[in-house]
Amino acid sequence: MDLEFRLPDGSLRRYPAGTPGRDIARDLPGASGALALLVDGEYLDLHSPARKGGALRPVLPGTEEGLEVVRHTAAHVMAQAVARLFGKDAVEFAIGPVIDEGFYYDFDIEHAFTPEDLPRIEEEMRRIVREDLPLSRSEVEGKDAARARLDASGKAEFKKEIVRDLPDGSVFSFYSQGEFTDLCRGPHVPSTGAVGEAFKLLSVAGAYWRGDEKRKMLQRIYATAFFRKEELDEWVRLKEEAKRRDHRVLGRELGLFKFPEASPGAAIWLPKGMICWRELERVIREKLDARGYVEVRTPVLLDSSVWKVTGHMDHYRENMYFLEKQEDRLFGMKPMNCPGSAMVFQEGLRSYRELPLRLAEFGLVHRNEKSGVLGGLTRVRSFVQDDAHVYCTPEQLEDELRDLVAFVREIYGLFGFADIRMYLATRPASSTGTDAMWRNAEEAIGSVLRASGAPFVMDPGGGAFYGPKIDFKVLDSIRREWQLATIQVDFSLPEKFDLDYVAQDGTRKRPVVIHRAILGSFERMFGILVEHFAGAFPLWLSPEQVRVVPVSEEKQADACRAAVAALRAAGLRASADLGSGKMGAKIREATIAKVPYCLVIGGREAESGQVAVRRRDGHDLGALPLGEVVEALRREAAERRLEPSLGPPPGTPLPERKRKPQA
RNA sequence: GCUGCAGUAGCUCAGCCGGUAGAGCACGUCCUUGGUAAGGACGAGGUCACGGGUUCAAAUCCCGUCUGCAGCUCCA
Repeated sequence: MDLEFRLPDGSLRRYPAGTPGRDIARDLPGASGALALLVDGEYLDLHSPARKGGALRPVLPGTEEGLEVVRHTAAHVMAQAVARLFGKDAVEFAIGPVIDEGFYYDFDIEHAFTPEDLPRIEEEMRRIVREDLPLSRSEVEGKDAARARLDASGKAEFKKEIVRDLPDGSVFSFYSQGEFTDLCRGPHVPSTGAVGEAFKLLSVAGAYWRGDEKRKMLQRIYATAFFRKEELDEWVRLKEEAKRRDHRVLGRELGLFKFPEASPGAAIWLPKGMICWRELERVIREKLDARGYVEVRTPVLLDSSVWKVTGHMDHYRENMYFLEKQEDRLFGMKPMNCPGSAMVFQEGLRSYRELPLRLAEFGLVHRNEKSGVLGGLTRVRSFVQDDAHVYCTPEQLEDELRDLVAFVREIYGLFGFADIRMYLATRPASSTGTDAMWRNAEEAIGSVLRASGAPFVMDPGGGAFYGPKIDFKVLDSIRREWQLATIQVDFSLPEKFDLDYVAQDGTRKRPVVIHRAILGSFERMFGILVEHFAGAFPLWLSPEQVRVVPVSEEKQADACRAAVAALRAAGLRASADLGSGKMGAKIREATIAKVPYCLVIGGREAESGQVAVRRRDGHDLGALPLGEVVEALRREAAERRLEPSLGPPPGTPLPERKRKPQA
């Protein structure tokens, strides 16, 4: 039987089924040097027999698809190197897939890999690449044949489990390069030489077999590979950039927050960090007011009978903190703010005229996260959510959801998060509520998301136990993805708390509730903002906005104090550095502290009522009238601008002689 | 929680094979009064994470606990 292939130019080719990719590539125009082929978007490597036709194009070096193939083979090269160095019988191979930024291979081996092993393995990998071993593929049909093949090559329990879980009658493929053979679906490059030498082993980590914490812990080596050395170097540079932005380090250096040993998973907010917190709170409150929310505050401790009602005792208990029983009552610390909010709703008899009722709460919650997942501000046990619960009628649900999606986008715009991604998370395995409730909620969300016109992704089983949700993820300034907002529809909370309102027709009706947080939590959001801005916050968010520096502290002290007074009168956070020391050193300190503006006052400025403006990025804007500067900065902060209002756009190169490390 | 690694001055780190602690920066005092990223001198500062053990002797070796880091699993 012949298969038909459509080339990119529209022409058609026919080959008998089973023709190896290699033979097809040979007479495909523009395919010399191809690493593999793509048929209808699926890989067909040069070793594999074609089983179906379709749109055909080559996978060339330098492309994303090509990189995937190269990395896959690089994983095999790594496994081969480990087998050579540690002995083929000392190690058992699990899986070695390609991931976003590289690849890994999981090994079961007695020897505990150390960082010193990595260069040795790399060296052996280079040898294998230089040997340019051709890869070959062989196939067997059926599980028995696959198992027999595996048995012949030594212990392969993990591979056998993979075979066991694939459908009967499958074709199993093995790839060999030199003395190394691995059960593998492919695709792979023609020979190990095609892997090249732009690869790097990154780290060793434990990983459960099949991600199951009850199963065996394997040793995983992470690595990455590129086509060219320069690409690898650039990738390493980006990793270092991410490291440079680490909020745990910046938070300490900038005096924003710290982490006490006595309370793992909780932060201490230092005065400067607290200024940022208050600015965030202030802007959120402004927007809440504008959108018709009212703010409440509810207890941290609630009797366990409440948590039974909400279902937390059944579905969330291991994440909750309970106090010792006192006077025969068991109190749990709230991991969520919903019960308190429901109690607010229960206050008095509600009318349909009050709906939608939008209750906001900056609620302090505690969640007993497993110790191993804690990390900086992005994963803590004690945090404050910018939470709100919207009580509305089923008819109002879509409008409210629509408004919330717009709200989220408005807030993220404040920080310059342009790339916002939405996910629709549906019913998880452990959940409360009826099928009908879930179906209704999922449909309402789906319809709003579709109507929003923005693309969204399904996250099956990712919902909360009480309802489906929209999760928002954003990309930061160095394109890392973060989960922030969540909007959750909940039909079951009103049931559980027996919430109702008097409808227009006089009957009692059940409201729907939407839980939502936009920042997510102040803690996580702030950690992300520190990394997003690399600690150089926009003016409005900067703990210290302006520092006034005298050229000669004895002579211009009064002028400096007057400038600070004018700045403070305009609502700006400013101080003067009147200590002893040279001006250069003071400017350096202000720059390191990432203070957005330095105003320098010398004899000339003091006399003319001017200030010399210097930005933290090193741009010296020269002398300007104080009043003008104060007004410009006041507006820049009040409008919450992301970019400086004085001087050239950020990123403008500095004049030649001033190239020094900048904040 | 699990696997691996780590914990010495406020910070970054040295202190290897055991003989009761050191540098740079930061901090304080004094001198220096200067034009856009580091002026100088002197000084103070550590129960070497905590608890046990081995030893004549432990920051150093062993065990346990706590905390952190990289992952796994999980999540705002």
